[in-house]
Amino acid sequence: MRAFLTGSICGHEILLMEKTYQPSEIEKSWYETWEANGYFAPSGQGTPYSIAIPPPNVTGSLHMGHGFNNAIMDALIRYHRMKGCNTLWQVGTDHAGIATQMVVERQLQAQGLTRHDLGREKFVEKVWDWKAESGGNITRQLRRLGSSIDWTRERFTMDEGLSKAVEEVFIQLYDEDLIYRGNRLVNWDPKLHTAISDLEVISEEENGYFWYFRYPLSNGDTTADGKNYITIATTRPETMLGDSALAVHPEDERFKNLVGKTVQLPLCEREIPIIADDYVDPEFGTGCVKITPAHDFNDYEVGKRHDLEVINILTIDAAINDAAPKAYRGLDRFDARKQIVRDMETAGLLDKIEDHKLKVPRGDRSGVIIEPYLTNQWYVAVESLAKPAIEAVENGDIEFVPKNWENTYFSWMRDLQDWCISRQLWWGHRIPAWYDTDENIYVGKSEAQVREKYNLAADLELRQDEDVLDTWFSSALWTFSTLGWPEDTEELKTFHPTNVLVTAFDIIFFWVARMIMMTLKFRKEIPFQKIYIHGLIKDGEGQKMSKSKGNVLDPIDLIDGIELEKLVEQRTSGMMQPQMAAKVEKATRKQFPDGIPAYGTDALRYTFYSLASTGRDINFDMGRIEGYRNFCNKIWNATRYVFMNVEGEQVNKPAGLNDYSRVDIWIQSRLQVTLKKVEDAIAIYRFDLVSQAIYDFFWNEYCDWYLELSKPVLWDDNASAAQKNATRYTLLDVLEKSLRMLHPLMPFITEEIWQKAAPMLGIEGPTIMLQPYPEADTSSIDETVDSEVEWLKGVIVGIRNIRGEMNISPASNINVLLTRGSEQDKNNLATNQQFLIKLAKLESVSWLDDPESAPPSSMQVVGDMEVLVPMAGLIDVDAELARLGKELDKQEKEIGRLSGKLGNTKFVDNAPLEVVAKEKEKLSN
RNA sequence: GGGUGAAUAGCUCAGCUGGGAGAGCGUCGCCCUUACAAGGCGAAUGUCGGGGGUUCGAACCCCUCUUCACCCACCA
Repeated sequence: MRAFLTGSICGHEILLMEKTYQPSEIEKSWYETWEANGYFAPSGQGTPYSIAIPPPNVTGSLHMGHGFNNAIMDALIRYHRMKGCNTLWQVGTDHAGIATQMVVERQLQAQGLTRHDLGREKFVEKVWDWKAESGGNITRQLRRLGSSIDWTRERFTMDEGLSKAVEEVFIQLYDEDLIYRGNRLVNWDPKLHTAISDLEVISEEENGYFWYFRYPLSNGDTTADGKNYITIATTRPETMLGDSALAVHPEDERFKNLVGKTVQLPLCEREIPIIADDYVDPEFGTGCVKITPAHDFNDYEVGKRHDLEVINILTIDAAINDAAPKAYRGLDRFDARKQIVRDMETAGLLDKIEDHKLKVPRGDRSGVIIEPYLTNQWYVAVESLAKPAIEAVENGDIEFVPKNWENTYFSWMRDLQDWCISRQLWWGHRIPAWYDTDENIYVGKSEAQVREKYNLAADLELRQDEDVLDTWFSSALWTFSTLGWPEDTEELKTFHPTNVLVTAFDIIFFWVARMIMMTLKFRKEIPFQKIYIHGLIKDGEGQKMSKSKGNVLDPIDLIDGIELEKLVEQRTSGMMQPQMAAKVEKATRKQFPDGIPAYGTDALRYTFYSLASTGRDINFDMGRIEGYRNFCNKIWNATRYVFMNVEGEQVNKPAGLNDYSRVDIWIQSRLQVTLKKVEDAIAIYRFDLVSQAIYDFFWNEYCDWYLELSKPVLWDDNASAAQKNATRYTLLDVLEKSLRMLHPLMPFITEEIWQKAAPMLGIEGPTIMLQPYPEADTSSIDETVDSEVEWLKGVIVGIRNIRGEMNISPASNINVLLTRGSEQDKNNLATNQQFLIKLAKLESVSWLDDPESAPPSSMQVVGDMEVLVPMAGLIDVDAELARLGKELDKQEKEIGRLSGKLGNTKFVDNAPLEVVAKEKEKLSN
């Protein structure tokens, strides 16, 4: 609003708009206005349309992925709101158990404290403090993106209502035996001291070693080739302290005689059996495997089959515990590894060491190597939950967009392991289970309720489970818990199932699949009808954005701009590998020598849309955002032109069609074509096509042609008042509709301009947000006028061509002759003469009946008509001959191609009639 | 080992059910023409990854190879 100043010049009130678009001036106030006036809340009328936001980490900050994801959701929400839907964008944040706890622990660490120094209660308080302090960050940033979110309904996964939902679900699943407690190997994070789920383990190939150890045979036994030992290969020597067998393949002739015998486990002085199991691959390693049931998932299974002893040799820190020989107790696993290799070598039992690439499992948060570890944990039995979740996608109740993600979903769901949901953390939903001194389990809402439920004696001692639930447990309930479940609320009835989930593929398993399972289980309905899966945002070279690569772009920096020095500091501070800082700094200075300019939210959003084709990652190209910033400027300046030309005039809607020029009708027709394209593209979530259609229309048709073509009318003293009014009306009307068409993608600039443009058309309303979305009226698509204007454009471009190539000054007015054309061409000239003269900057244009009488000219062909620019004396014969020769070549090639094609009877016989007709028409031209 | 996606102009990407290769940025000319130099007008630029096949016709369908990215999987 600030950008419009009303001033008085020469006695006329005119609008003084800034000459270039200044986003920061405009964007800030509008969001506050929208939010303060409650425009984001559901209208309470119309078809319900709802989206639940993928809840960001409450203490997190906005990255490009959020920017993209929320831009898509906001476009959908704004579009449907304008379409008249009762629209809810349900917002909230996630407590992000591990991530948040880690941040606070790091803060404590800086003071030399651990969470245990504080104790559970104090520590959790500290986390809440941290949430209060930084929790507003992410939501503030979401506002900067223009997200039209109903903030009055904001939820948090650990607020009272959602915690109640979590409790309810846990208890019911437990009572139905779908949650159980199990003692088995889990993925143990020795740094965080918690179990994590399979999904939270990232296995990547790293360089390691194969150590070949000799295990001496007992009782003087020997191998087939006479050795008194068996060689095994291992990548983790320290685990030998927990070995309880050696295994060979049952059919392996080399070892058949040894099955049932024993070996002496070196360093431990224990005797362990040699067993036979199919699991062993005789081709791999030495064909003989050491079995460590307590520290390897496969070995654990083997151990169960053979009833082997499970010897846990690790502490929760992954140091060697007291079950191991004294020499190794207390050593860290990797120190123990070194020591063991040395000791084996000393004992003459180290055969050799080979380089070996292996998959190393690391915790996705801590980054340390995960140990398989035997503990008691809580599990969800997923089989019965997965079945209906698979069916819902199979039968089309839920659809993935793009569809091929369904395969990924199915393949995962059909091979689902039970979900380990307990975490040994303090930040999260505490598990509602109590134990008596005999470790009997009681599950309920509170200790009191448990006593009642299980009819326990008042003096029975109970203690609550110390663990909390996996964060994804509460996120899995997101679509319905945020709407008030387990209460049977109006919102649930109205807005659930939600219409679409918009998310990246990386959380299909973590979140999407689990939401489907839980929602079907507890609501007996799907959580959402569509799942729009989009790609990840990478940098311009297709590299993942990461702090260590120093290629991270912050959406807020793109909106507000940032100085080079600040950007360098931001990118190089707090790096995990400080030695990379110099490199990052150099690259940053090279890529952004002047820092990053303020592109504004609308330009950033438009860039996201333009890159939002489905099924691939998005390489964020700085060139694109600059282009769309320029687009904003184009819109701005087109508006300035329109306003200048309607300022001080009473603009009325013309009563009939008579007052409109041909191009007035044409631009309206083109607008309808565009609206149709937009509507179709949104229906299939192709925002790249939406953005392209609007961009093309507004810049290449409205600005490049229509605005220029309006000048001959508005600046013509002979044009009638009615004609001028019709053109002014069309300028405004198309602008205003374009703004509404564009608003879901570019909310700010459209609101800013619309506020001024709408009243000029007599349109009332507090905000463009709540205006109806323009409907495509295909009946006013006029193909006749289309081809006429195409003709006009063709002639103009032809003349400009001649100017360019013949070096005729753009300033000079020239004479043009048209000849050899059809009656239609002649008519087109008659109707469009004034446009032609103005846009091609002509002195005159006339029809030449006798082509042979043409003076020496430079020529362009439009259809079968010739456009001649007489060049008397001026013509550069050689240049013109060269140019025409080139033109002729092109034409002849085309004629050759077409007649060849049409001469081919196979083509004429086989191709569809309309295709043949089209080719014939082209040839005749 | 299994699976998915990608390979199109110098760069980032479109190209719908096969029927004359496109956009933005960049490049090269000419223009500060009273909306916009963040602009206007014009121009150049592609064996559509390689090879084979189907077809009258293939960037698009089939086969195969190459390269890249990602996902899943227990090879000690």
